[in-house]
Amino acid sequence: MPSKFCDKVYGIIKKIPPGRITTYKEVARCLNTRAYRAVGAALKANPHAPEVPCHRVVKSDGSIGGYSAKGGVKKKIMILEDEGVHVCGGRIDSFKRRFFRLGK
DNA sequence: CGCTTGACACCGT
DNA sequence: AACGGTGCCAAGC
Repeated sequence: MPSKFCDKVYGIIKKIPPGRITTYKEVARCLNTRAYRAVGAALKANPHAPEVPCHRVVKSDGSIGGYSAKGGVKKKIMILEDEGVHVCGGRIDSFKRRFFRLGK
Protein backbone atom coordinates (compact mmCIF):
# COMPACT_ATOMS: atom_id res chain seq x y z
CA MET A 1 0.00 0.00 0.00
CA PRO A 2 1.36 3.21 -1.21
CA SER A 3 0.35 5.37 1.70
CA LYS A 4 3.70 7.11 1.49
CA PHE A 5 3.90 10.83 1.81
CA CYS A 6 5.29 11.32 -1.69
CA ASP A 7 2.60 9.16 -3.26
CA LYS A 8 -0.11 11.20 -1.61
CA VAL A 9 1.50 14.33 -2.95
CA TYR A 10 1.56 12.93 -6.45
CA GLY A 11 -2.09 11.95 -6.19
CA ILE A 12 -3.11 15.46 -5.21
CA ILE A 13 -1.06 17.18 -7.87
CA LYS A 14 -2.48 14.88 -10.52
CA LYS A 15 -5.90 16.26 -9.63
CA ILE A 16 -4.85 19.80 -10.49
CA PRO A 17 -6.70 20.79 -13.68
CA PRO A 18 -4.86 22.45 -16.58
CA GLY A 19 -4.55 26.21 -16.41
CA ARG A 20 -4.66 26.10 -12.63
CA ILE A 21 -1.89 26.23 -10.04
CA THR A 22 -1.48 25.52 -6.36
CA THR A 23 1.14 25.99 -3.69
CA TYR A 24 3.38 23.62 -1.77
CA LYS A 25 1.77 24.72 1.43
CA GLU A 26 -1.70 24.05 0.09
CA VAL A 27 -0.73 20.51 -0.83
CA ALA A 28 0.69 19.94 2.63
CA ARG A 29 -2.44 21.48 4.12
CA CYS A 30 -4.53 19.00 2.16
CA LEU A 31 -2.60 16.21 3.82
CA ASN A 32 -3.13 17.73 7.24
CA THR A 33 0.55 18.43 7.70
CA ARG A 34 3.02 21.31 7.57
CA ALA A 35 5.64 19.48 5.58
CA TYR A 36 5.65 21.89 2.67
CA ARG A 37 9.37 21.22 2.40
CA ALA A 38 8.76 17.52 2.03
CA VAL A 39 6.28 18.27 -0.76
CA GLY A 40 9.00 19.99 -2.75
CA ALA A 41 11.34 17.07 -2.09
CA ALA A 42 8.73 14.65 -3.41
CA LEU A 43 8.25 16.68 -6.58
CA LYS A 44 11.98 16.89 -6.99
CA ALA A 45 12.12 13.12 -7.25
CA ASN A 46 9.07 13.14 -9.53
CA PRO A 47 9.26 9.52 -10.77
CA HIS A 48 6.08 10.15 -12.78
CA ALA A 49 6.88 12.54 -15.58
CA PRO A 50 4.06 14.47 -17.29
CA GLU A 51 1.48 12.45 -15.46
CA VAL A 52 2.24 14.53 -12.41
CA PRO A 53 2.18 18.20 -13.48
CA CYS A 54 4.62 19.39 -10.85
CA HIS A 55 5.01 22.61 -12.83
CA ARG A 56 1.59 23.60 -11.55
CA VAL A 57 2.92 23.83 -8.02
CA VAL A 58 4.40 27.18 -7.04
CA LYS A 59 5.28 29.14 -3.93
CA SER A 60 2.72 30.75 -1.66
CA ASP A 61 3.85 34.25 -2.59
CA GLY A 62 3.15 33.57 -6.25
CA SER A 63 6.76 33.11 -7.33
CA ILE A 64 7.59 30.18 -9.58
CA GLY A 65 9.79 28.31 -7.15
CA GLY A 66 12.08 25.65 -8.62
CA TYR A 67 12.16 23.00 -11.29
CA SER A 68 14.58 20.09 -11.40
CA ALA A 69 13.36 18.82 -14.76
CA LYS A 70 15.14 19.60 -17.99
CA GLY A 71 15.05 23.28 -18.88
CA GLY A 72 14.79 24.36 -15.26
CA VAL A 73 12.53 27.19 -14.20
CA LYS A 74 12.61 28.53 -17.75
CA LYS A 75 10.88 25.41 -19.01
CA LYS A 76 8.45 25.49 -16.11
CA ILE A 77 7.36 28.99 -17.05
CA MET A 78 7.02 27.99 -20.66
CA ILE A 79 4.69 25.14 -19.77
CA LEU A 80 2.59 27.38 -17.55
CA GLU A 81 2.30 29.89 -20.36
CA ASP A 82 1.20 27.12 -22.64
CA GLU A 83 -1.44 26.16 -20.09
CA GLY A 84 -2.72 29.72 -20.18
CA VAL A 85 -1.02 30.92 -17.01
CA HIS A 86 0.90 34.12 -17.71
CA VAL A 87 4.17 34.59 -15.87
CA CYS A 88 5.99 37.91 -15.60
CA GLY A 89 9.29 38.49 -13.85
CA GLY A 90 9.26 35.03 -12.31
CA ARG A 91 5.88 35.75 -10.78
CA ILE A 92 2.47 34.29 -11.60
CA ASP A 93 0.18 36.87 -13.16
CA SER A 94 -3.19 36.95 -11.36
CA PHE A 95 -1.83 34.35 -8.99
CA LYS A 96 -4.85 34.32 -6.69
CA ARG A 97 -7.18 33.99 -9.62
CA ARG A 98 -5.32 30.98 -11.03
CA PHE A 99 -4.96 29.45 -7.59
CA PHE A 100 -6.60 26.03 -7.25
CA ARG A 101 -8.09 25.47 -3.79
CA LEU A 102 -7.64 21.83 -2.82
CA GLY A 103 -10.49 19.98 -1.18
CA LYS A 104 -9.99 19.58 2.57
C1' DC B 1 19.08 5.49 15.24
C1' DG B 2 20.73 10.48 14.57
C1' DC B 3 22.40 14.35 11.76
C1' DT B 4 21.99 17.00 7.42
C1' DT B 5 19.49 18.59 3.55
C1' DG B 6 15.77 20.85 0.93
C1' DA B 7 11.52 22.63 -5.98
C1' DC B 8 9.19 26.50 1.23
C1' DA B 9 6.79 29.61 4.71
C1' DC B 10 6.64 33.08 8.26
C1' DC B 11 8.23 36.85 11.17
C1' DG B 12 11.33 40.61 12.32
C1' DT B 13 14.05 44.46 10.84
C1' DA C 1 7.78 46.85 0.32
C1' DA C 2 12.13 44.19 0.24
C1' DC C 3 15.85 41.32 2.55
C1' DG C 4 17.53 38.17 6.02
C1' DG C 5 17.22 34.85 9.48
C1' DT C 6 14.65 31.03 11.72
C1' DG C 7 11.42 27.15 11.82
C1' DC C 8 8.52 22.92 10.15
C1' DC C 9 8.46 17.76 8.23
C1' DA C 10 9.92 14.06 5.84
C1' DA C 11 13.50 11.60 3.24
C1' DG C 12 18.31 10.29 2.58
C1' DC C 13 22.96 8.88 4.18
